[in-house]
Amino acid sequence: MKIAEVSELSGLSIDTLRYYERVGLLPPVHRNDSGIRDFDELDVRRVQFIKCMRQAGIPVDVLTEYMRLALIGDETFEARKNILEEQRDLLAAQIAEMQSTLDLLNYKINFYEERLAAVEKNLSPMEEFDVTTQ
Amino acid sequence: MKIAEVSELSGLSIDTLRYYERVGLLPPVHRNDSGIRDFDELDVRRVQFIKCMRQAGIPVDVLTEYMRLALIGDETFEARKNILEEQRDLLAAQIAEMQSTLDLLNYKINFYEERLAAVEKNLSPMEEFDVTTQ
DNA sequence: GCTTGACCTGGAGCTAACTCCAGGTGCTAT
DNA sequence: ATAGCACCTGGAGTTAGCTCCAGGTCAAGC
Repeated sequence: MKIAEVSELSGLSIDTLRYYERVGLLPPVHRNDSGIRDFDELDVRRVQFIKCMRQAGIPVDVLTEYMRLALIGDETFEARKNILEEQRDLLAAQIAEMQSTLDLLNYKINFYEERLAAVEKNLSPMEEFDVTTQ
Repeated sequence: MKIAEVSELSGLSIDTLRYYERVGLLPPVHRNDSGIRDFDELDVRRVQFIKCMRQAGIPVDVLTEYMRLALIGDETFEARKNILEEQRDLLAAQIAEMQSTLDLLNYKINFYEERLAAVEKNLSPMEEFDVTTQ
């Protein structure tokens, strides 16, 4: 599979795919006689995995290290598991934080709605930058 | 309240606070006769609000626009509400995506655990970059 | 056999969001 | 009165993660 197809399929730009290979996040992809990349099924699955992790904000260098270990073999299982656990914990914390910000946003939006309604009825104004509800 | 205290209190660096004022995210803070910033209660609440939104990944320029509107007055209510709604929707989508990545991470960690156990019993290996469980 | 389009490379450029620095001012305690 | 510390400014530097570019190769269609 050529790079354009993988790009199409994954939603990552061609440049990004090449960049990932350059920095070692994607192991060297097999080339044909003209030097053109030919992604196999495993490569594509790796791309999809990377895309997923990147979207969640896991840094490239962490994933690169993970990939480096994965290529070594079974003796790096424990190390890889540790990386994933660490990232999972970070991610969980981030989700919790974002969830509480989401709640705050909803609270504020609701406040705006009420206040817009109140304005029509000429009621008293309320406070703007109230974050006490976090 | 001086900038060091606000920094301490908010967890944002002094440089970041000054940067926020520079780019208009934080409206000009009152200065004493020597030109030194003296944050009042409203400033501090704004800082806390900004910190919360920034942690959730809402861009500085979006927040700057929001702040600009907030300073104009009540006639920008609708516009501000629209900004918040848009950011809320983006945030909700991001959280959902991260949650599914979190699930995948847990699945993989679990897989590692089982495989580590299996290795001790000499069972057959399984596939590495499986994202089909998304 | 020439043009076109997809691919290649190394390296430069870009954006967001800080972060740091040099050089300067002004309380405050010795 | 002077040393030290917190503050100030404008501007430069940094980091992550791409993104773009110039210049080149190659296979296919007209």
